Amino acid sequence: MPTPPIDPPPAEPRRDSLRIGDVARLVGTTPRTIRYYEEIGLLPEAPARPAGQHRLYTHAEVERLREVMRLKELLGVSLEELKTLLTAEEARAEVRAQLRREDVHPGRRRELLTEALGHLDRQLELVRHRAAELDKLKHELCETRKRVRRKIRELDAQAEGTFPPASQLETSGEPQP
Amino acid sequence: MPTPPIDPPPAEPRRDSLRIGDVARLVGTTPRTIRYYEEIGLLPEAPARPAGQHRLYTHAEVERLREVMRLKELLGVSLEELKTLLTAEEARAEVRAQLRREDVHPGRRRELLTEALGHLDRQLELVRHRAAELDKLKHELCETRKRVRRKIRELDAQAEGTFPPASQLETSGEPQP
DNA sequence: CATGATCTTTACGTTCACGTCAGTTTGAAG
DNA sequence: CTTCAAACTGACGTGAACGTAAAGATCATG
Repeated sequence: MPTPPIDPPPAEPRRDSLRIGDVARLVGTTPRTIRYYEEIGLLPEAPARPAGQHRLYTHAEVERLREVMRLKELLGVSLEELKTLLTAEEARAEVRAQLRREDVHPGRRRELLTEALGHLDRQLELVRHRAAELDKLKHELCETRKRVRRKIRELDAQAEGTFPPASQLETSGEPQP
Repeated sequence: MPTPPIDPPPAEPRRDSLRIGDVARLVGTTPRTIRYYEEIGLLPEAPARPAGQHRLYTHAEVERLREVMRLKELLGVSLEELKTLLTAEEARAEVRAQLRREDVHPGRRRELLTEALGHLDRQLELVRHRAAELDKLKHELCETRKRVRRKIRELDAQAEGTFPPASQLETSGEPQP
């Protein structure tokens, strides 16, 4: 009896077959950094990797790492602080997981959700604060820029009255969106 | 002939009489940091301090330092990068100084101003980029927050139908400005 | 002018966030 | 089964951004 034409057994692509080098390239970093993050507990270590075996990652984990690096970039916090923030986020993930199983009673559900809300609020406050500060700086720079440009225009207008065709110089500059 | 009643000679308050410790307290840092910044050229070293003499600062310099630390905070750049940014800003200060002396001919004036404009644009682009990224993050967090709060409300509404007086739990949470 | 608080320079120490090297092992490909 | 790139662990190295300690100098004040 010939084997029926089934496509090659899914063979369980071993957690997506992404090795640490691939992941590093994908997110723009190095294997060392990824191992370091795992070392200090920023990234979860695969629970049962026989020690010496290669690490394997899923695309989801790649996204996760991207998010981590983005937060580091934008919030400018130490990896230690970042860890606590992420722990909170993992707690939220935990909540989501628990919530998918319908068997939690509504009281517990509410508890989990409000906890998640607290974590979110803490992050939001941090982000909002920095965003506000940056906006202030942006406005200040814009104001200064306006003043400088006005001065240039004044100078040009004055020159216009002095000798007819002003010398060929770009006066535009990028507009302020 | 008695000396006329002039107020006590200004005595030239020696550059404002702010010592490094005072400055450090004022801006919330340490003397060491200030010396370090001077060492690496982030802050100008008082041109003619007889080496061994105490550093003295003006309030203007305090403000300057505040600005430097603010930029460091908000832009999250290395002190080296920050130095180049500040060099640009000092160039602008130089421009302002030159511009106050009326004896620069308009050509040179224009040149200086456009140069300053370029520096400003570079800073602005940096700031705008970060501000935009942060805003994106903020919006994402807000969205997630909304979803969580909706779930909580749903849960509460459901509970409302089950047993009349819902248990005493705060449902408010901070509003989103 | 004595005196103690503060500052000076010099120099070495420290923490964070990785880089780098060595020696070994794994795993996919031929 | 060989083979070779890539990964593993462990250890030490490194640059940035200061901290800290020592030994002496300075400066406002009593």
